[in-house]
Amino acid sequence: MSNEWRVEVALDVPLPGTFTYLADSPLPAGTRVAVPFGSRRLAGVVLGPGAQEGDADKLKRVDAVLDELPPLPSDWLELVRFVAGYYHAPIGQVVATALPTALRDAAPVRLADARPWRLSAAGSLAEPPAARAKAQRALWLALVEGPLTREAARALAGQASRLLADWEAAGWLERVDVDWRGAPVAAGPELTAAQADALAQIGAREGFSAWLLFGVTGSGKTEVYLRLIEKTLAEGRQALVLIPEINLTPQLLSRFAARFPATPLAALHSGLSDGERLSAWADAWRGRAGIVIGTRLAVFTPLARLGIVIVDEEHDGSFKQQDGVRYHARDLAVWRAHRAGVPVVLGSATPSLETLYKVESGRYRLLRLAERAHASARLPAVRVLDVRRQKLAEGLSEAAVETLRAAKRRGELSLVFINRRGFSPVIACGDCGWSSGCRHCHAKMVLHLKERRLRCHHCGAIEPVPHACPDCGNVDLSPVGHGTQRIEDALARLVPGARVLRIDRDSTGRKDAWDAIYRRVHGGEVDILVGTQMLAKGHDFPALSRVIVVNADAGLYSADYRATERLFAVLTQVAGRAGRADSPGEVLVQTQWPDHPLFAALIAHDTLGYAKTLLAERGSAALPPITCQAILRADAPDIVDANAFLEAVRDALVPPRGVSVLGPVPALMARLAGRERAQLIVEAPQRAPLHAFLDAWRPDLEAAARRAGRALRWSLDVDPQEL
DNA sequence: AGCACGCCGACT
DNA sequence: GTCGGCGTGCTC
Repeated sequence: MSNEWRVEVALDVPLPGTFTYLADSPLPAGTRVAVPFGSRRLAGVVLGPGAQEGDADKLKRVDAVLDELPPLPSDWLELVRFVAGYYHAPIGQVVATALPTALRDAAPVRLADARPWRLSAAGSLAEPPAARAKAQRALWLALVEGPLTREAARALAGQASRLLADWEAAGWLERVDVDWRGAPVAAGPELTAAQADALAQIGAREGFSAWLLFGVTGSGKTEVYLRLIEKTLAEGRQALVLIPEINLTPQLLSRFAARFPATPLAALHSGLSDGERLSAWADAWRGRAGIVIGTRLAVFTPLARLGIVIVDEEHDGSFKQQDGVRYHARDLAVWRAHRAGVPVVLGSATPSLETLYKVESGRYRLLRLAERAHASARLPAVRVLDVRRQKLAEGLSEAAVETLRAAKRRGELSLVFINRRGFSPVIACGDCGWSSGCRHCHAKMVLHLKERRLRCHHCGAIEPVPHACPDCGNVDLSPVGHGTQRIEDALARLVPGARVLRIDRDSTGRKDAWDAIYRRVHGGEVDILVGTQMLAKGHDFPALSRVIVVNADAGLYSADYRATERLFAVLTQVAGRAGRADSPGEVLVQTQWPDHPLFAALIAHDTLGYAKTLLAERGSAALPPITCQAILRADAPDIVDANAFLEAVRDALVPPRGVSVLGPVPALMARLAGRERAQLIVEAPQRAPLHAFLDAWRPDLEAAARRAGRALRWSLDVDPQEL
């Protein structure tokens, strides 16, 4: 008789728990299966043997085993379990988040073999293609020289894929199993004393260790990463490198490729097709990629021989997923390194308070790269400019304009940094105080001059520019504040002859936009760059001479307690753009609050000192990272329903001592795209009781949500980054 | 979340 | 007479 086995399967449905199915054989944990679910057919992942109790005739049978790949490794399953537990998300949803999209369908996939080709013994004896078949011959001759990846082959011949397949079928080519031990590594620059010391310290420890690599822009953090990776590869192990969304540029990838020309590198970025992503992922899993580099999603890549984890710009907000399973890739990276018993290095010029707190409490070790790698390059001088009594021209002080003019006369590149995209070119009426609020949410709509339209930056609504005040009929409506587009226009007027280039999400949206921007900037075709946050990040612009910060004040006094931390980070980063090469730069910050302690710290380049101040403030206010937080968000077309739900769940379970539930309070952006949002804040000084409470609370949340009906949506955010 | 079933209004 | 509106209830 056929044996009857039960398996526990995780499915991507928003229901708690897992599902038990019957199978013909004891499928190992990590096996991908197709199962019937209601009237649908879904992909699932076997988590283990199924529960024995319960009627067998109530259970359905596994439909198909999708075994094109070996079962998912146990450390991957552990990671997924941990994420489900820590972020209180259904495990099936976590599995779906962690798998590449191609594996989320209940269909088998075909996996391309990504190994390089080389000539077989038979191939070496074969005649090269005739000279008139130019591309074919070039490809063949390259293979005579050595193994070739598909990408390298494609660069030589347009028909490479077909030719390689034909030649392989003919027995002339064979696949090469990759072993990057002993693969050539290009020489790097000579290490500074601080870099050498950092490497020595990390190298001296066995097993898991966590490091904060703290160094200003240009201090050579990337070189430390490269040396660590080199050592890892030499041991035959793999490196996992996580970087913020915006930093995963072709420039960075080519820097890695140039250092490790013969080591297969799997880059997981948004530009990949589902198939490409799957094969990069599978290469990592099967141990065929030596380096895996990607954004937050890459933290879920299974690695056969993980040897080191690196998180660059660890403070960056893009590591936190902001919808679905709200995981933090940096924190998961540390967890993975701990589990795998390998070092993890978090790099930043402006470390997060979370990470600094762990340094203070002794869990992470601090490595400082104090000096800049170029001995001659100095930190920029920071000047704070009190604009309270100044007459501003389009938001720019006379001193700022004069600074830009002088830089232009010297032929130097300057940057005008605007603290938020389109920050307040809001249309306002000087007579009655009306302003262009969005009708769908609480944000103000922003004027886009070129489109001649108003746009809401929160819900995306678009409206025509009104000719007169809708409230009082005043025709003298004017924009307040200084969006990037107005500044761009103003600069062209105020700095005669200046060639101004605006950089923001609008101008970088198109595919090749960055290439064009780099070409113009490096070609000396630009005098003044105007832009927002994305200019603060690691784009390699040459020798910025002067940086003007236009409205630093936006983040100085805010309802979000993290605003000052973020402002300090972004100002430090943007200041780091100045004076990189051989000339010291100058940063001019315009503000109405020149006495704010943030500026004193900025002038003194005292990042760690200011962080200590902020940490002390967080401690006395009982805020993260000293305490732990979770937010229960709810939204509904009518705020009454959201609040009713939150009140019901708040009263459903009395929190234990030490855990408090606050609210409901309106969310910072209380209305969004026609829905109204409120939240409860759950706080505790310790992590464990908070999580125990959230676990116990979950059935109440689900029950209350069922009672509230479909209109209500809710989500739980552990370690929220935004209020 | 899907996707069924189910019970009432205006159409080829 | 039926096509289809979306309310509600279930999914191993």
